[in-house]
Amino acid sequence: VPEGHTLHRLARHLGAALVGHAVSASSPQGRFVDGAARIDGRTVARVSAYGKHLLVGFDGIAETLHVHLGLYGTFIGGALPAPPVRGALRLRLTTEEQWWDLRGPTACELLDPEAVARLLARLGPDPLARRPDGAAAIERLRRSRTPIGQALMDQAVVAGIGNVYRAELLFRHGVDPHRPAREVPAETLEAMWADLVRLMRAGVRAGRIVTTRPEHRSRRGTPRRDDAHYVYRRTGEPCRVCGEPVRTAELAARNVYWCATCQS
DNA sequence: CTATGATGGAAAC
DNA sequence: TTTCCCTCATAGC
Repeated sequence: VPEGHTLHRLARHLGAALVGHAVSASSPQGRFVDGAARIDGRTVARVSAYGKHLLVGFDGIAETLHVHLGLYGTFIGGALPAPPVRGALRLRLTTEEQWWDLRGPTACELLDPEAVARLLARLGPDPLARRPDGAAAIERLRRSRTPIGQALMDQAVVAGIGNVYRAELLFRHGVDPHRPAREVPAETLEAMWADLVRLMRAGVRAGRIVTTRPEHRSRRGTPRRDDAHYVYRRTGEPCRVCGEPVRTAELAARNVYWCATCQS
C-alpha cells in the first residue's frame, strides 16, 4: 500500500540493510541496465524517503537512485539466497547477506543533484519528516480554492497522502471532501495536521493504515483489515458512527469515500 | 484457476 | 483526458 508511510518504512529497512554495504546491482528486465551498471559494486551512503519518493545515495558518484512505486510497485527483500529471477524484475540489489527486488515502479532512475533538488522543491511538507512543517501545509490549504479532498491529494500541498489517508482523515474531522479547502476553519486544519502526523507515524510502525478508534471496531484487539477504516472502500456499508450508507464519488481522478451525515 | 480493480503519477494524446 | 507501468489482494468460479 504505497502511501507515504510505506516509503518511510521501506527507507528504514533498506537503510538498515544497505548503508555501509557494497551492493551488486542488475536489471534482469532490461529497463535499467545502464543505471544498474552505474551503481553496481558501490557502497550505499544513505537512504531516505520524501513523501512517496525513495532516494538512495552512493559513495563515489553524484547521482542518486530515485524510486517511485506508483500504484502497484513493490520493493521487497530478505536474507540470501535470493529467489529465482522471475517476471519483470526492474532492479535487484544484493549484499553479502540480503537481496532486494524492485518491480513495477513508476520511476527507477538516476538523478543528478540538480534534478534531486527540483524533485524535492515541488513537494509540499511531509508529515513524516523529522520536523513536520504543519504551518506551511496549512498555509497552502488555506490558499486553495479546490475541494479539500483534491487539495490533500496534491503532493505539492502535502507530500505522502494517498487515497486512504485522504478519505480517513476527512472522516475523522467531519469534513466533506467537496468543501473548498479555504472554507475549512483554521483550527480544523491544525487538528487535521496533528492527527495526520500521528496516523502516519503509526502507519510506519505498523506497516499498515489503521484509522478507526477502538470503540468503532466490531471486535477488540488488533483490527482486522475490514475493521481498519471508517469509509475507505466501504461504499454502501453502514457508517461506523451513524449507520448511514457510506458514499462514493470521483474526486481528483480517484474514488473518494465519505459519510454525508458525519461530514458536512 | 481467472478476472478485476487498486494505495500514483508521468507521458502521451 | 487517456494510457502506461505490469503487481497483488480479493472475489468469484
